[in-house]
Amino acid sequence: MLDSKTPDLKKQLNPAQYEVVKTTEGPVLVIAGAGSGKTRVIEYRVLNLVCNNTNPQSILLLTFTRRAARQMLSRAARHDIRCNYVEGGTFHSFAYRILKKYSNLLGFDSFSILDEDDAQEAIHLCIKKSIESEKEKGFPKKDTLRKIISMSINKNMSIKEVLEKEYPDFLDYTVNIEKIRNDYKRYKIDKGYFDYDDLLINLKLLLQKNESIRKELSVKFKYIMVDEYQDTNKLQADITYLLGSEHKNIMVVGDDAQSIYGFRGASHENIMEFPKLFPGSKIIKLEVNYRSHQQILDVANAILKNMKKNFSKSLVSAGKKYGEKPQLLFFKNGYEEAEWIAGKIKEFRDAGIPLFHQAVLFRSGYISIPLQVELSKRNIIFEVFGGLKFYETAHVKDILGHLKVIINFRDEIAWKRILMLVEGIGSKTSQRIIQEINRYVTFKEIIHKTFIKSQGENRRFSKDLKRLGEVLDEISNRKIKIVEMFDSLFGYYFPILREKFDDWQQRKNDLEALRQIAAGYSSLSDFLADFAIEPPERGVPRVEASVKDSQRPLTLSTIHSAKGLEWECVFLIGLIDGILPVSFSLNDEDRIEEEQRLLYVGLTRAKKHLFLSVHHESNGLGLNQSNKISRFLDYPDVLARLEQKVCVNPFRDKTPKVSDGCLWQPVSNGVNEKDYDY
DNA sequence: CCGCGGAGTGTTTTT
DNA sequence: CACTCCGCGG
Repeated sequence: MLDSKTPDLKKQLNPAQYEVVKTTEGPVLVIAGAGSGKTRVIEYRVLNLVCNNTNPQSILLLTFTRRAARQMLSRAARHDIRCNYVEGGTFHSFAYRILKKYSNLLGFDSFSILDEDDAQEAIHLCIKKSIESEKEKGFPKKDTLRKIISMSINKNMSIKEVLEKEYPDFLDYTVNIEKIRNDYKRYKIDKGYFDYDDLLINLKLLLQKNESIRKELSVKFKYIMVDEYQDTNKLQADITYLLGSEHKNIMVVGDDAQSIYGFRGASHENIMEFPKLFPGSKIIKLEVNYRSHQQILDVANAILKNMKKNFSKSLVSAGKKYGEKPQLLFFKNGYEEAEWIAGKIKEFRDAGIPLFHQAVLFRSGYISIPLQVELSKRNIIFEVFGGLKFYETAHVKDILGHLKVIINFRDEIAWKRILMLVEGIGSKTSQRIIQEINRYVTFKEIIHKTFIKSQGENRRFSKDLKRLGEVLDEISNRKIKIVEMFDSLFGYYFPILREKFDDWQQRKNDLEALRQIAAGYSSLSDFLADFAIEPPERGVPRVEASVKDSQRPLTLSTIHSAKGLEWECVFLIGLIDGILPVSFSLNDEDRIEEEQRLLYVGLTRAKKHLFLSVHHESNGLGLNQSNKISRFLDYPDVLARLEQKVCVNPFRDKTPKVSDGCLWQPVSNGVNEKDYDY
């Protein structure tokens, strides 16, 4: 273990990496190819600073995704416990902490975070309050409106520009959409709500408008590092700039070939802009790949070469490692694909590669559902990242709603949610009750006057309302522990859950898991804030470090959530035209290119074994479809680098079997419908 | 004014 | 298919 001595960096790093680690002062732009030791460089740069007596709390590590943030922080702490005190996380969580700290200066004493659903609900309320003409048929729905508004903020574009580029059908409504945008903004200020975008906007404003706070923070965070810089947008770049204003000790790391968050306003131009923003930046390139063997990189390089925008780099495996040729597998349908892959995973595990070192990656969450069923059947433990999130499900939000009104009894959206759960209360009645709630000034008063004392009004629901009031009264007691809150809440909510959902048993399990997570908190408001900003992932509960590798779960992940990670074996499933590239990207060249980069990211996750798979039949929209292989693979130079196999399972229920090229002709050049006739 | 049932619509990635 | 929205019966 490296104590106070500086580690022997020259031994641990190649010359380019060494240079990044040693250049601690001034702006540095690192262009790092996939697998080139990006995280390793950050890890050692932090270590080097700390070993040279830099206070770890003056180092700030930022990134866009939660997974990358977690990985970055834990890797740094591996060598030296002092690195545990390094500050960092996602831009959003950092913004939350800073805003909370200075909230009094900003003129609000508390605020609640609106997650995506809440934000849509708030917009929905704004639409309803608005004039009639906005309710006409063609007017965009709340989720679309939220996307338009958010995009205009994150891409720094006007509503009109967003509509022109992404939603030309709604151009006629430009003025009305702008009005909703303004209403929504005012509504949030009114209620003390912050949505995700507000966290970034307000942090930027705070730094821009308040000279002394900007200076204070910039002096405190003397060394700033941003990982996955190609995923940040203008707003985040501005924040980085402001934070570094006093010292310019900013290092950003990124790879323009891995830019996959364009839909959120992320732009690889951010990387190109960096040297302009910080004149005198040192630019260092990391090009040697330590992760994969050459056959895997050959496929990835071939994909890059087929792209319009030419990326100068081409990955070369360190030490010229060679291994097995990646395979391209064809299946009849998603179920057989799932069966085969589950079988192969087991085979690898029996051959000594633990589940933990294997991953199945996909473009969209739903692609993995047949596989999840199959894995459960075979008792293969797995953890799911990305896609549908359990903290966004109705039952979890129902429970959280009850807790939110205790923390902030002005939280109208939460009130509405929990009131509507009461039999006989719909949107009108809940609105009326909220009006009443708004008249009172303490929580106790609300409980007693609105809920418990309401016998005079002999409505169908007054008894249930009283019961709700009693439960809220009980759990709002200051002395009660969080776990006990959940117990009373469950007593009230489980009958509703049973009534409302057919699959209540599964949902009940989720809620038990939620209680476990909450039990780790001593403050309810911290729990709720964390849950909105850095919620836990679904799946197997987080495993202890002491757990043996063989006990750790397999990873199922969207490609987006897999960025920055690596596994011995990677299965990329559903490589179908219309899924990757996803069908709605097809009318825009930039978006197709982004899909292609996404495939590139997926391919470069694999160290030793890489499998790409296609299934021919699927039923989207209730109709049977005949799928074609992803257009990105359908190039002679790509196909030549893949071992093609047709996997047929003539007897479902029996062990899947691979047979080489019998029923289908492996794809050579172009794809024909008749190739799929079996 | 709730809540059910039928019609219509769109389907992704993250904070 | 799954979700939202609208109109009508209770």
